[in-house]
Amino acid sequence: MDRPELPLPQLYAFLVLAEELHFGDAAARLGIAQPPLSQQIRRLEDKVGHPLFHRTPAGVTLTPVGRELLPAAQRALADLTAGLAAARAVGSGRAGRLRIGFAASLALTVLPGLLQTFRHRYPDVHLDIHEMTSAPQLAALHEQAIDIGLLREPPVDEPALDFRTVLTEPFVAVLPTAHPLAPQRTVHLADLADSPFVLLPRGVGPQLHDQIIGLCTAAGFAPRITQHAVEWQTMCALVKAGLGVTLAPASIRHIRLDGIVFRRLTPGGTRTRVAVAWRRNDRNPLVANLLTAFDPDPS
Amino acid sequence: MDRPELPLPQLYAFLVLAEELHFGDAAARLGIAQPPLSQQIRRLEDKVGHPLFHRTPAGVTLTPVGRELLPAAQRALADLTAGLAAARAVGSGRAGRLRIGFAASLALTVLPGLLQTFRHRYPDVHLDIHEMTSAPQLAALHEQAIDIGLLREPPVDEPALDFRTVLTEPFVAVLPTAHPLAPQRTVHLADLADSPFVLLPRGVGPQLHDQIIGLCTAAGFAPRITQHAVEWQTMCALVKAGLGVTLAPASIRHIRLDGIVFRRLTPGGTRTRVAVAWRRNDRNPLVANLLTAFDPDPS
DNA sequence: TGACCTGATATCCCTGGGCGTATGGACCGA
DNA sequence: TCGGTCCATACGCCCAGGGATATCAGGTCA
Repeated sequence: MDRPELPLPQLYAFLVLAEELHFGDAAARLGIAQPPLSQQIRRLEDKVGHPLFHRTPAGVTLTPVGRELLPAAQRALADLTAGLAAARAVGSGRAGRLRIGFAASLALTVLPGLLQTFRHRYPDVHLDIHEMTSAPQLAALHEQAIDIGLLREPPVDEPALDFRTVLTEPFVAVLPTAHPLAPQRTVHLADLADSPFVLLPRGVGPQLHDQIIGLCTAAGFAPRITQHAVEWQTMCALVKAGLGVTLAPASIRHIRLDGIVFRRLTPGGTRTRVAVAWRRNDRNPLVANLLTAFDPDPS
Repeated sequence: MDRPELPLPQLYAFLVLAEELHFGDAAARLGIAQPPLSQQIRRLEDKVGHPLFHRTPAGVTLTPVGRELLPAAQRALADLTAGLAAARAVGSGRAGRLRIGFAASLALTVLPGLLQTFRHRYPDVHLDIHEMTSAPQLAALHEQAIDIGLLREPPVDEPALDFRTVLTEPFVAVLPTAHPLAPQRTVHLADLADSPFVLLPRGVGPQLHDQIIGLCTAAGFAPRITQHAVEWQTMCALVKAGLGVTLAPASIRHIRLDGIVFRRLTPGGTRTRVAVAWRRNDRNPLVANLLTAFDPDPS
């Protein structure tokens, strides 16, 4: 591609004149006097090297050269105006692409509402949704592989990231129906000291893992972990199979599975936080716009 | 389509920088110093309203806005350069469209060589070929329906048209094989005085018609015209059917048809002229270029 | 810490081009 | 022949913008 030789204002004047086929009318439509328009066309013709219009007493007509140049000029200007509009839309956060990582457990709670609200407010934004656990989300944020993370128990030592809590929820005990404590509406955490535990591996979500361990410690025991599982769905299945019990955020109740029950815990003060995470220095307006989707709808 | 807001030089600088991703290198490629390039990009970003590049110590990267604008700018510049080249090609006569009218009898003589020569010299020129008799060619030339005419016996009273003779040829007699004069190698025109004549109607080619009549008159008789035909092919068929004889340009020998013979005429000085015709005020360089196709090839 | 690379900023110059008004010249119709 | 229309030309104004040089500022690396 070569360096451009044709100034755009002249091309625009050319387009208008090619439509009007009348110098006076075209000049009026351009909002200028007629002589300047003659000059513009003249200069353009000089640059092209050939006349673009026949000036006959009967009227103005395009020459073959003009007919050849016209569609190219139209396409070029249309591309530019469209491209500029699209670029501005992206710049202002009305359009573009946003890559979101989310913890699987949120697929049943905050994620649906978030997507719905955001898509409604910004229909021209394409959302790339990636299910991933907490630690990979943080890594992906640092590597610019995702722009937004949705995770539990945000870490505190991430100076390059910002977090905002969007939901807190208490823990519940997940027990197999056959468990001795299942008949109770509320379970004393200390009573689970003797039950084997199913837990997520520490690596995929250290904060949540440590928080659960901490709950048990506060209740006076160290849980005996007999099985690890990454997915809550899997964990419920393991509980159902009688491999152990677990503690989970209350939204796990959305999982419907026969053979397990969810029970309130006492003491019940501890809540798990769901947070949205983003790069602190990310200037992408879509990130800011996405955060507003957690605010109450102004309408 | 709206009035353009983005100057092309800035867009071009944008493209180069988007490829190089390095201000110094891009400036060098543009043949300017680095500060002016920074200014160009700065001005462009001001007009777009958003940054197009991330300037990080690690290097220069496109922002999402820049990525959105880039393809549009590429298309626009490509369209313009291609359109400009095409327009100049048309203007210089290296490309375009030329509408040619030709008399049917020339399809066997000058036309094939002309087309071959011209297409070889100007492969990007599209030729519209229309078979039409002389009078419609002249009308079509005046109405700008064709740009070039190929006809016999150009008229003299056409101030708006120019003509150039490209071929002259003698007349021959066309006789049915059974005609009493058919055995002779040469036919005295006066000997045809008693034969009925097949002739083209005067309206489709007055000059040629009158010339044939004039030949007969000079030989001392007025031909008895019993049949008219527009196409030479048809005329030969009528001669073969015994409806008459005719006089025709020598190139009619290209028509191969059993049952007729072509014979030299005496006296034989009169020749018919094939001419190319064009509008005298036609500035289309293709017209001039086509005329050169009749010149001997310089190579 | 200093050399060096990067890009940004400041300042100045100059020209192209976009605009206006005034005027000229060709053509047309009354 | 005389206005009227239409486009071109001439001339002057003004400024956006493209260019250069000099300098600054931040980061990297030896």
